[in-house]
Amino acid sequence: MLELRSLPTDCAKRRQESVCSACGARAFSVCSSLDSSDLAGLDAIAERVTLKAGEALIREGDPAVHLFNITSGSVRIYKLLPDGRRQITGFLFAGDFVGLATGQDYAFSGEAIEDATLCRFRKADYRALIRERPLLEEALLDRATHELAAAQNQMLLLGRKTAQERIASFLLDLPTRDPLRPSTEDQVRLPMTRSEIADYLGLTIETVSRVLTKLKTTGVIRLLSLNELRIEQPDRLRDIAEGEV
Amino acid sequence: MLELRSLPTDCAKRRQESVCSACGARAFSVCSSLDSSDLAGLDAIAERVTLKAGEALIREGDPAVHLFNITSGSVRIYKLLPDGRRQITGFLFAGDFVGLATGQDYAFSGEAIEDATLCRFRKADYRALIRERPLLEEALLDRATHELAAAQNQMLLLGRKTAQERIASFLLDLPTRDPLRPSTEDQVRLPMTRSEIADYLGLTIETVSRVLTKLKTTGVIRLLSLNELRIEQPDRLRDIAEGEV
DNA sequence: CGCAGCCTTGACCATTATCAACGCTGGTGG
DNA sequence: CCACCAGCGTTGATAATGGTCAAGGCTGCG
Repeated sequence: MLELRSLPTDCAKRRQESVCSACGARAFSVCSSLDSSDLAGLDAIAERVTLKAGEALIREGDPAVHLFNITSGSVRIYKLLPDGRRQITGFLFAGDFVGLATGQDYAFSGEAIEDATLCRFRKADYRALIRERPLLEEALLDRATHELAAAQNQMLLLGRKTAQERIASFLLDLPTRDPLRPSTEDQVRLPMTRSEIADYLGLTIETVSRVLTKLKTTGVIRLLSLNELRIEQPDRLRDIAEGEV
Repeated sequence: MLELRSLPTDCAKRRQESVCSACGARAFSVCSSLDSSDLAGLDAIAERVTLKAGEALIREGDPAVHLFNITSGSVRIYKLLPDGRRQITGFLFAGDFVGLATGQDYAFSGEAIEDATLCRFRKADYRALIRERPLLEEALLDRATHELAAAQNQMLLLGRKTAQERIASFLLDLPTRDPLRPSTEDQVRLPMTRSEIADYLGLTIETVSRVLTKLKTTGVIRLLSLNELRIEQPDRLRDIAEGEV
């Protein structure tokens, strides 16, 4: 019923993934590994959910009764200002958790970017379960601290990087986080629109478009289609991302 | 030897604080409360550290052997780009943890803003201890998810708010996080320099200075000294912070 | 084939960065 | 005890990055 496996990925940092095959819940663990008994019981409290592209998962301000684990597809989470300005705070993929944060209400909204399947848990059930699964809780803590590190990188990007540096960082980072990406490292799938990229990087769609065009004309990347590109000069892109230009 | 107490604070959201009186370690808990037995053993593996203003706690890239809990003073954590651009990703105060993230090396640097005292733990010891203290681990997970929520707010600020909105948000947020702040809500202590505020908000010192001057001349705040100000019109400041102007 | 939605490109503009000068303040040493 | 200096902060003039507004192109679907 449960299995422990490695993701079929070329990502430099391979991650161990534990999949509850009954309910599909995934619990990545970077430094502690889980065995079957840690995941037993998840299927009893899990509920499968299917979302079409664009459908909402959670809405900022609603009571936080559920938490989710993505099993396929991709999700955007974002916050809005009253006048409609949007900041996408994360793109989430298979294996990621949504709504872990304690707190009365959700602090952000979440929607499917493309068709997605998820596992839904009642938060109370989940908390009760992990209380009896210390290793599962440890894995969640690992995950949370890793997301914190990623959030700090994103703050550096938003606070101090130029438009070109942001795009370069984004293109390098994205494939390391989507387990469903194509197998070659330099091929980048962009399941999101320009508008979503812009709202993730703190830019406008026009700037995103212009920078991509510039990277294309300088030969650093090649646009295969709107949602697919190849990194032709990875070293160059890395230099750009870190401001070494 | 251990006590559970409430912080002497006027903060809207009162936090329960567990203090290990032997070693001074603090473990805030927002939704689960800890009792003495959960903290027992901390003093055996803790080491007290004193830092003078400006001294480094951890350095980005160094092996991550220790983690810290701040017992007094304040700390800045930040990341640098190769050319020296700095993004301060957080100001931390008494009760906050530094270096929780799993991972070979520290992903950011940390320095004391003002004289500070801390508890230092060897990470391996700490992980071994919390493995036997599920409630302590749960408290850490709570804390981590809360910091994630704070990080998302900061991303919204950095990605989508104007300079004036950033400063307003900062002035409203800061006093809710420093347990050592003066007791009145509208009095804000700024232990950090303009340069640090700028690097936290993704601005320059000149812009910080100009916006503060503007808020002063419009009567929203009053500068008592360089490091102390009063919020004269909290509602107005809240509106500005959310872009309702 | 036509339309809607998304993307690109161009011209212009505004916010904020940069560069520069000056002022305040606290600490030190004569 | 006062004067000077260093460091930080403020203010002003100018510049640049990226935003805004506008028009046109591509693409996929009905």
